[in-house]
Amino acid sequence: MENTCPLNYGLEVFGDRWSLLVIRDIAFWGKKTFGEFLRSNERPATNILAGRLARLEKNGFIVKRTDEKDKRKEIYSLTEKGLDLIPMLMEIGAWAAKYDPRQPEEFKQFVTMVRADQQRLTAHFIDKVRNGGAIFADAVGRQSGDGPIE
Amino acid sequence: MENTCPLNYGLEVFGDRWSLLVIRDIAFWGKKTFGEFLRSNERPATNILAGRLARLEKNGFIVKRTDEKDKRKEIYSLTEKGLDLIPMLMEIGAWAAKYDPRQPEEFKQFVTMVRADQQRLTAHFIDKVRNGGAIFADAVGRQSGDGPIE
DNA sequence: ATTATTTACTTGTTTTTTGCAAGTATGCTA
DNA sequence: TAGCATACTTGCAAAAAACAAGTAAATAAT
Repeated sequence: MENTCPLNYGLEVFGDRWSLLVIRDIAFWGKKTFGEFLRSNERPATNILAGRLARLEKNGFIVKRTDEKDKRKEIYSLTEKGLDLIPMLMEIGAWAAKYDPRQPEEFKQFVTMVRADQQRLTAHFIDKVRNGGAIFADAVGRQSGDGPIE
Repeated sequence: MENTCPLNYGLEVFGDRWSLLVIRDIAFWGKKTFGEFLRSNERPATNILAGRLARLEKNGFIVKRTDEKDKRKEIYSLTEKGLDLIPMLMEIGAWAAKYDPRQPEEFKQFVTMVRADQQRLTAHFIDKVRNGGAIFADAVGRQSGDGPIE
């Protein structure tokens, strides 16, 4: 990283598709394990996913700990540094709500709601995720296509 | 694009490093031509840059027109769809201002200022860029390292 | 207790993308 | 009209991604 542009810095440490999709899965869908990330709609390859999880951990965006109830599982969660990406993810969502014709009305309303009281709601969502929840409810079983709000 | 996740949609159409750096160069530094993008700190390869400009144009983020004063030059500018990425770019900047230790105090203050009256200022910046200006003044000659505010 | 299954990965191999070094076409400039 | 600037393109090597298997440890089923 030869220069100090903040955007370039961000793009180099978290700015690739698979990394951001993992962060999304944790923050918006409450996913926590390798297998759950693997079964996302976008279907990452196992080696790519493993690499991204390692890098995200190395760079301090996520931490992992072994599940005490099932020691095969590793539980991944966001650090403060990772939680602070939520506002950016929401801006991407807001953009897509406006320009992706496939986004449902339901989601556009969600964005409007967020925009109406941006900082208060953002803080609320970060808090929710910090405490083990997820922005779109705490349901991993739900699919992206099901619509965003509980 | 097989599924309808807004984040995934965004990442597929604009979500790679070189595309976002071009958008940044236009919006934040007022750059407009192939040569100006090429001479950015990150030094893209000519073929990659050409490819990204073509894709950004195809996907409706930028438009190009020939410079009337110098017909060798193509002038690139953001469409409304591209301008609407500015809030997301600012969120990445805000994140980096917090987590990249190399960001100068000056830039952190800029972020604080933006945060204090987010929507009003965001609209102002978009307007500035829409009218041919740039967020960090209208100076292409300036370098990223020079500091963000005029 | 043994076998099968689940989970989190690794390890090749192929395919795609990137990055580098040139080269080309067109318009301006001296 | 000779050189130079500008916006590209092309060919090749290197890196990264995607695909297909395989491995090791823990749990579940018989």
